[in-house]
Amino acid sequence: MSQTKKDNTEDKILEAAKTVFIKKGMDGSRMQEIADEAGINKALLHYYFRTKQKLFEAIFSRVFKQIFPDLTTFIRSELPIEKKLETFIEKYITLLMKNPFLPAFILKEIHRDPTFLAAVIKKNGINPTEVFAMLNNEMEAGRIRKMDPRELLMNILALSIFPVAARPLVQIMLFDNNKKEYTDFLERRKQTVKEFIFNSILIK
Amino acid sequence: MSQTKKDNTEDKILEAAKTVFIKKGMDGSRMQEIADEAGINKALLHYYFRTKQKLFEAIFSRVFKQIFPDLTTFIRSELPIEKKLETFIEKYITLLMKNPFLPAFILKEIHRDPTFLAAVIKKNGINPTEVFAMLNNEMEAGRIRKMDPRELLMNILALSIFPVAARPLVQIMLFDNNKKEYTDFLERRKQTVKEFIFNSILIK
DNA sequence: GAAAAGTTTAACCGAATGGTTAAATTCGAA
DNA sequence: TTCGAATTTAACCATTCGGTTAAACTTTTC
Repeated sequence: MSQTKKDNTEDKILEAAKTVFIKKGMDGSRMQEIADEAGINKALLHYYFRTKQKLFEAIFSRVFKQIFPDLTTFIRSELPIEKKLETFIEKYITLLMKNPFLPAFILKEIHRDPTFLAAVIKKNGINPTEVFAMLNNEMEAGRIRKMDPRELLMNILALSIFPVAARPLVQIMLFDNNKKEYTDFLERRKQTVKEFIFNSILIK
Repeated sequence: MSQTKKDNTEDKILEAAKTVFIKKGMDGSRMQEIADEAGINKALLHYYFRTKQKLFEAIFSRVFKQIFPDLTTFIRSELPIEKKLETFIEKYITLLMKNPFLPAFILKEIHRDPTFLAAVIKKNGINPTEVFAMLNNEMEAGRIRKMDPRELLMNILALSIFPVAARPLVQIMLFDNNKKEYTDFLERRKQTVKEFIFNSILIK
């Protein structure tokens, strides 16, 4: 089938668009640049995705969707809460270290068009019910301090995401712009964030 | 002097540019829109700030500069650490709640042009030495657990900034897009963040 | 081998945008 | 009142950019 060729090109476009959009955002990206990155020409780019808007929406959906399931699967496991948290934090920090532009991209775009964001969430059926159920469970069982699970989730996300998201700034201000030192710092954080969380929620 | 008129217009421009740039970023902003927002015309806008780039740099510097000093003055006070932290967190969350686009703006732009960021930091002599000195003091005195002060500062910032920065997303996902409920949640967080931090660092 | 789909080339269009210019007008200061 | 700076008006320019088109070519499929 022509499918092999077609699919291949479509993938190349999606890959390229993802790279460019995440790095430069919707406004800062150029269709020509995406075509170049994909190794094709502008005409063909428009042949596959009629408009920039459509292409962007495709990318945003994919990126957004991709971030969540990867990180929620382990929640269903039968591991103790300590292990679950450890895995979650480690995976999240690793993911963001590999995709340094991702947080700024998401943050910018959710402010630019919250309506579209809402649509994406609804369409993909993304919701954190499972996580809450799990946390509530632990509280009921008396293994962790009782609190609003939204607070706890927020804290975990904040502590994991912020240091990677704000890297360019923090690296300059607190690490003399030393890249290696900051990378090491983030590696260590996979541990310290966990400890920090436990210090605050564990019942001793 | 004509200064009154001149200064007034310049201020109007800076105010307008700040509003537009913070909301839409460098790429998404239009000189015409800034002129409109300032209640003047495009010719006059260019008469004051020759290029968009120059105007943007002026704004970025100001915004960046403005965020820090406001929040570090109280560190010099003789209040106990509990009170200092409380004030800091409360002020920071309040500031961001009033300027919801600020974190995304800063985050986007520090990734877009880290070089310029470094220049701004250096030029304005912004550095967190004082904060570290204070934290180290508390550790030496045995009032808080010993740890890398950069970790602690990072945690405070993360817990304060993230929930406000990611508001559009979190409000939809965890609060059914109920604005009032989320505002209340953030108000409560001024307390809970403090408690969360203390639970993890205080020596009991 | 012919039809169809994929791809390139290259030119083009129209709108938006940053920036300029010149002339006229307003206005504050001396 | 006069001079110079501030401001407006309005047209204009060059460039960029998203998007289109048509013709030619290549590749795949049947």
